[in-house]
Formats: sequence, C-alpha cells, structure tokens
Amino acid sequence: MPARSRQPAPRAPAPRRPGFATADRLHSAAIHLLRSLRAEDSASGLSGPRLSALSVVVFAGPIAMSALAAAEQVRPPTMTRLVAELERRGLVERVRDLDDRRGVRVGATAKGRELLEEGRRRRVVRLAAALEALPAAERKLLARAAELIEELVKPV
Amino acid sequence: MPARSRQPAPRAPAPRRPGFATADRLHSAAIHLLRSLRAEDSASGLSGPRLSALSVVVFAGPIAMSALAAAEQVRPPTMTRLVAELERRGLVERVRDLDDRRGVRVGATAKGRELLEEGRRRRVVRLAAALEALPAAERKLLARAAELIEELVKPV
DNA sequence: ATATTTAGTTAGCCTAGCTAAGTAATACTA
DNA sequence: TAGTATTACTTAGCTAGGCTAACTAAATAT
Repeated sequence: MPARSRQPAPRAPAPRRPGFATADRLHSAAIHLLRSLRAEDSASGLSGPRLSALSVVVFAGPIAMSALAAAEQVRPPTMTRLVAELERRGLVERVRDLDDRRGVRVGATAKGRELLEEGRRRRVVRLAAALEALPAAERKLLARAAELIEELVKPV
Repeated sequence: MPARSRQPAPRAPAPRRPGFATADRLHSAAIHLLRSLRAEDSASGLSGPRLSALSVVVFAGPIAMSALAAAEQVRPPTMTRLVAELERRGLVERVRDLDDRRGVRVGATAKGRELLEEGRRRRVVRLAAALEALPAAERKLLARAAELIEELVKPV
C-alpha cells in the first residue's frame, strides 16, 4: 500500500482472519506516525535518500559501496551518486580498500555524524514529547508494542 | 530521520527525557514494519506515489485536483501528472465540475477500486498472518498501541 | 597467460518532485 | 456592468533519485 496515503485506508469489508482488523489499524498507525515525524527532516538540509544513506554509513561504520547499496535497497549506480553528493558536502569519505583495491570503503566524517545525530534527535525528541503526555502505563505498552513489532518483522 | 534506513538508528547516548528510549524504539519499529510490507506493493504494477494518489481518490470519492494535491502533500503540477497517468491506465476519471467549470473532479473507476483493494489486502493479509502467530493478548496489545499512536499523531 | 568474475563508475533513460508562467472561469468592485 | 483580481488547473522546463547496459580495473581461477 502507498507509503504516503493521507487518509486511513478504507476498512476491510469482511475481516476473514483473526488478526486482520488489528493488522489494518497497526498498518495505518505506522504510516501516520512516520508521516507526522517526517516534517522534522527538512531541518537537516538533506533529502530522504541522502539522509537514509548517511544513517547507514554512520551506523555501519566504513562500508563497501555494494553493501551500502544493498542496505538501502538500491542499485549500485544510485548509491554511487548519493555518496558522491554526501562526499561533496563533507559528510562522508571514500577510501580505497587496501586489501582489495577494486573496492571502496565509505565512512562518516565528524560533520556527517553530528548532522545525523541532530536529525535523529529532533525526530525522537518530538515523539518523546508526545509520549510524555501519556500515563506511564501507556508508554510502557507502546514500548512493549515496539518490541513485538520488531520481532514480527525480523524473520520476514 | 531517514524514512528508509536499513538498520535501527544508533541508540541515544543519554536519554534525557522520560519517553526518549520508548520513542526511539517505536520510531524504529514503525520504519521496519512499513519497510517489510512495502515489498507487497510491486505486485500492483503502480509506483508508490501513483498508488498513494489512487488510494486517496478511492477513499475520498470524487475530489478536486487541488484537494488531492494537498492530501498527498505535493504541488498541483505533480498531481496533474500523476492523475494523467492513472487516467491513461483507466484507474481514475476526470470530470469537469459543473458548478465551477474551472475545476475538475477526480473519481475512481471500478478497475481502480479493485486494484487498490487488492493491494491493500495483500499488505494487511501479510501482516495479519504474522499477527496470528502471537497470543491473543499480544494482538490485543498491538491493537491498543495502534489506537494510542493514532491519538498521539492526530493533533500534530 | 589467459579467461572469468567482481567492484565500482559512467552514460543514458524514466518517474516524481519543484517553480514560473499561461489559460480559462469565477468573483469582486467602482 | 466593465474591468480587475483571484482561483483552478495545465504546460514548460528544471533537479533528484530510481533503473539497466556497458565500461574499467582488480582479483581469481584455469
């Protein structure tokens, strides 16, 4: 389904499976949650794909182009271009791999790391602020829900 | 933060607010959940933006171009092009507004409605299948979490 | 030594976003 | 009521981000 649809999807006419209605609600909630946080990203000055690629570089340390492309689910030429732009902005560095000189290792610069951390903090702080309005029990419930979702998704 | 990052974001070094850690986990979980379902969309033969626009047309009935653009958070010219393509494929129809003949009403065709419903069903069925592996109590917890999230997000 | 495979890049195409400018219809106002 | 301003949408033309195909260089296998 569309990652950016504005309205909740029309409810299923006949939920044939036990978890169908729950799945539908959870799905919509995830869409709406991420949409509401996305607004924070514009402050970074990076587009979604660039920010996403940077986050993998920061998280996964110096990483090969091919691995980075796979992580971002794009083809190598797309990643070549994204990394070229991040490098131009001084957010990442490309270093020839000494063991295999066909290869390249992409690593984050201090500037790249800082930019990413600020952006992530903005998103999460915004969500955390909303969570503070909830009773502790409901925050707890959401934390547990997050765990369950990660487990559901992991094997897929 | 990037909507499509592959890994969980690095954990916060010092969660200064009560809900910070929960916010961080929930945020990652939502990203991972939607990413895992996105694979189902390719079966529709429509790109994300086209599918998303179609879903609004199906859900919000015959709708003005400007309203559709606003719903999708894009500018009118972008929507003109998306709708032109959906129309070419026989998924929507554009009808001149009789009351205000500057305007256009975009409505879904039967074909468009069917295509959308199939796609949504694929996504939700996939998630529902995963949910069935959980005890009823945990499914219940997730349903409640979805409600809480919708409320958190609504006023934003 | 040569052939094959692998890692990345370059070239060139399409889709999706944008702004600016144009057209046609409506609404205001003097 | 003539004329101006506003509104709804489209067209033109730009950039970014996705793709495949084809190239270069290095490593590996025969």
